[in-house]
Amino acid sequence: MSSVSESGGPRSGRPRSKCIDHAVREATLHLLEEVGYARLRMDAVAARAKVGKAALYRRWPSKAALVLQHLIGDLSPRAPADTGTLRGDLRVMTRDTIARMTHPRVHPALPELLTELVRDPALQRLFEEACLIPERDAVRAVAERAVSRGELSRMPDVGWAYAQLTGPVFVWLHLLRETADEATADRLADDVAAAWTASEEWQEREVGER
Amino acid sequence: MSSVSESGGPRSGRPRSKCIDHAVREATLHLLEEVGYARLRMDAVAARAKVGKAALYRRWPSKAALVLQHLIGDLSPRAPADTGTLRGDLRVMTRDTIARMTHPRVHPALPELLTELVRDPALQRLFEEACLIPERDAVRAVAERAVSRGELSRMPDVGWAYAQLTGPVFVWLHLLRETADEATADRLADDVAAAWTASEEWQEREVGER
Amino acid sequence: MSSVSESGGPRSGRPRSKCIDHAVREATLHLLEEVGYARLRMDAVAARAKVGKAALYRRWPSKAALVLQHLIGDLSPRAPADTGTLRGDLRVMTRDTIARMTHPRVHPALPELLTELVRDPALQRLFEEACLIPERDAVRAVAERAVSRGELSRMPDVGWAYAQLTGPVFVWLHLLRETADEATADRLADDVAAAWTASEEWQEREVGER
Amino acid sequence: MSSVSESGGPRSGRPRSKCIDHAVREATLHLLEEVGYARLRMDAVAARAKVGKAALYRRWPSKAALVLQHLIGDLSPRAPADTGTLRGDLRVMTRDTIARMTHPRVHPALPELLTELVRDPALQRLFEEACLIPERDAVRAVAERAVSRGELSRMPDVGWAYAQLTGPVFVWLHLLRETADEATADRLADDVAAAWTASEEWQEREVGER
DNA sequence: AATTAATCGAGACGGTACGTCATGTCTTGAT
DNA sequence: ATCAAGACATGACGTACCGTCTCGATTAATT
Repeated sequence: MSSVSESGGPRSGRPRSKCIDHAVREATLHLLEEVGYARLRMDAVAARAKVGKAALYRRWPSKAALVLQHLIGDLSPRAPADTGTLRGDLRVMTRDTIARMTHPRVHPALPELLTELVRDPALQRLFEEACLIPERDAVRAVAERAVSRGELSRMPDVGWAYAQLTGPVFVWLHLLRETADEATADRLADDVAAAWTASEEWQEREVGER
Repeated sequence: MSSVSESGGPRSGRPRSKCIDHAVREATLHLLEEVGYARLRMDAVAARAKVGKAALYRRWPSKAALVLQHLIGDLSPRAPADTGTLRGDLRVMTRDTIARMTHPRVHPALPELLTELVRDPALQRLFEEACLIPERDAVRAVAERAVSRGELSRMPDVGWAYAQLTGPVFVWLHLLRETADEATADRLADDVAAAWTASEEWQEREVGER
Repeated sequence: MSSVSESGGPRSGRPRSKCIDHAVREATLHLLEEVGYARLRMDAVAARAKVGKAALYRRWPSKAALVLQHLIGDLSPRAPADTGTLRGDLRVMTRDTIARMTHPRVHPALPELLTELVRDPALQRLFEEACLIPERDAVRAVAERAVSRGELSRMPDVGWAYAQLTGPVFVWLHLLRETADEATADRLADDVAAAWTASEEWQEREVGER
Repeated sequence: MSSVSESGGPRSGRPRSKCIDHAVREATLHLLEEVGYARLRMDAVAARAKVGKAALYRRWPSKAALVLQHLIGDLSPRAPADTGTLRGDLRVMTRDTIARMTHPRVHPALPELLTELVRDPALQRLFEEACLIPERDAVRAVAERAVSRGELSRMPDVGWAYAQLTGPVFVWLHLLRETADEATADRLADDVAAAWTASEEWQEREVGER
């Protein structure tokens, strides 16, 4: 993970204090939980961390970057374990997804963070590297295992799979304002498994129809 | 549809001018397309509509309410036609969804609007009545037809179905920044059809296993 | 006194309700005492009088006019009694002046009313007719009596006399924020008497010096 | 003179820019002359000084404070020269008073400034320190010289003297809307001299009557 | 040890939009 | 033509927050 706060440059002069990084992290995460993203003020972060605002902007170019940087850890997917079956692997993944998206710090900040993400290409890259790419790798790994087991005959579209796995949870949580537990995760995993399997059958059928 | 700008009660006093409603609508929609949601200024709306800012705030409590009110038309689902098959009906629905979410006014405003939606309960109610409920009705109608045709033996969860139908498109468009066409719609429709069908088989199987 | 609220014009249609004049007067005076001039809102007057704002503006062209109109009674000088001596007459006048300027309704509104007076020629005329002219007449009467008694040999400048009589009280009350009682009035009366008398001596002396 | 814009304490942080103080002063004084007090807009001051509105409100709590602060220089009295006689000293003072009150920046702003002064205790203190106290000192100096010369046998009331010297000019200029020149100043000086002298005679007489 | 140069906390800065407020006018339908 | 109710345009207000900049004071690595 390439950190926003690691600047490439200066060789001499006073080095940046490590304990500022830590204090800012503490302040940001606490304030996120207390007031959410929108009401989180850079002044407040600086004050709580007993740090000058300049120290903040020396490390992160914007409020969104600061927050995203510190939520990345909570947002990044875990490596998907091999359970022996496609449905099992998918269930592990969806449970991980739901766990991250319902995290007390992540949940209230997610929609606003997405808004900033859309606006700022630098944030997009950060998010992509920390979340999108690992998630796609995970999907790919699961799919490859399923292919090698013979559960699938061909690889599904990894990008679309990401949308299948993440989208319903996001809408479920934020638009419908429902709660999500392991049953929700399992239901989603089954949906995806069904879609992957069925799409093969249809393709075969369609090929056969010609 | 219960409008934000329709006040409930009084009979006396000067009634709110219809032509202001119209001018504001025109101004809002044009500015949305020209500059998007974030850069849309209340001052600019008022100026373009040749209206005082007070007239705006008398009708809508916030910028978000103003915009949502006027995008509702573009966001509300069409009644789903009966194509004779479940997959056909679903394809009509997903195409409609994608058409709405890629609308030039809707697309750039959607993430920010969602952010406000999450914050403001009044907006949530407005959105629910204008979008969520009709969309759920549409899903229910499609599912009921499928049941009566014998394609499904039992009704799926309508709320979850909404998440299945909307979530992937949202993520696909805004997180992955991909484009969506009719092929995307069809793929999604097939996913949902597969999930609905498969979930029945699994349930049967699970019942049989006991 | 020509009232602002007597419009010259309409012959036909519904006549203006007298009881509105009364209700507005009551509301204005009470609000003046309660919140002063600056925080007195036209909306509040209308609401308290249970009257439409249009009825207000049909009678008075501005807030300042409305207030001035209703304070005129408290501002207008009483006819000066003949006490037999110049100093006695002046003391009656200064006591009257101080009584009016310390009136609970007049005192807090006076500086702001003066500001409006400076701005608005129509108010100036109203004030002139109701206060300035009567006051000058009073001064003239007192001076003429003094001349006829032989206390003065020539008439003083009536305008300047008004400034002599009013100015110190205004500054005393509003700039220095002191309280004024009858002793203050007497002191002022003596000052003016001294000035009038002395100016004659000086003039004689100056004439004699030539 | 204790300035509104001088904050008492802190040693750290970026100090307030001197050149902003200067630019704001320039802008305020020019706009005062161009449009007067009532039509002077804080936005306009900020724009003309090329300064953010926040910088204004950081220094002065209100428009009235801003203006008063910058007019103080024009309002403060000059030290009264010793001309050798009481009447001469008083004429110097009254000419100074009239000169200040007819100053092109001061004259049109004075009534409105007085209004704000009455409302705001902080402004009162500022005005008191910069004007009232020096003016009273000047009066006292003049009176003491007169006493030491034998022109007066006892000190007059300094506060009342201020009212005598200032009040008639204010009323003459703003209520009567007359013009004031040196003749006016001399007339006023003679009035005050007469009052001071006469009050002694009366007191003697009253003492003698007992 | 002295020098150098980037850091530090504090907080002022320009800019920009916000939502509120009050005035005086205008528009209903009813009297 | 009036009435009460209340919407209207206008235009200033004071506040808020962002991201930048400046101040004098550290603080390490380099001379």
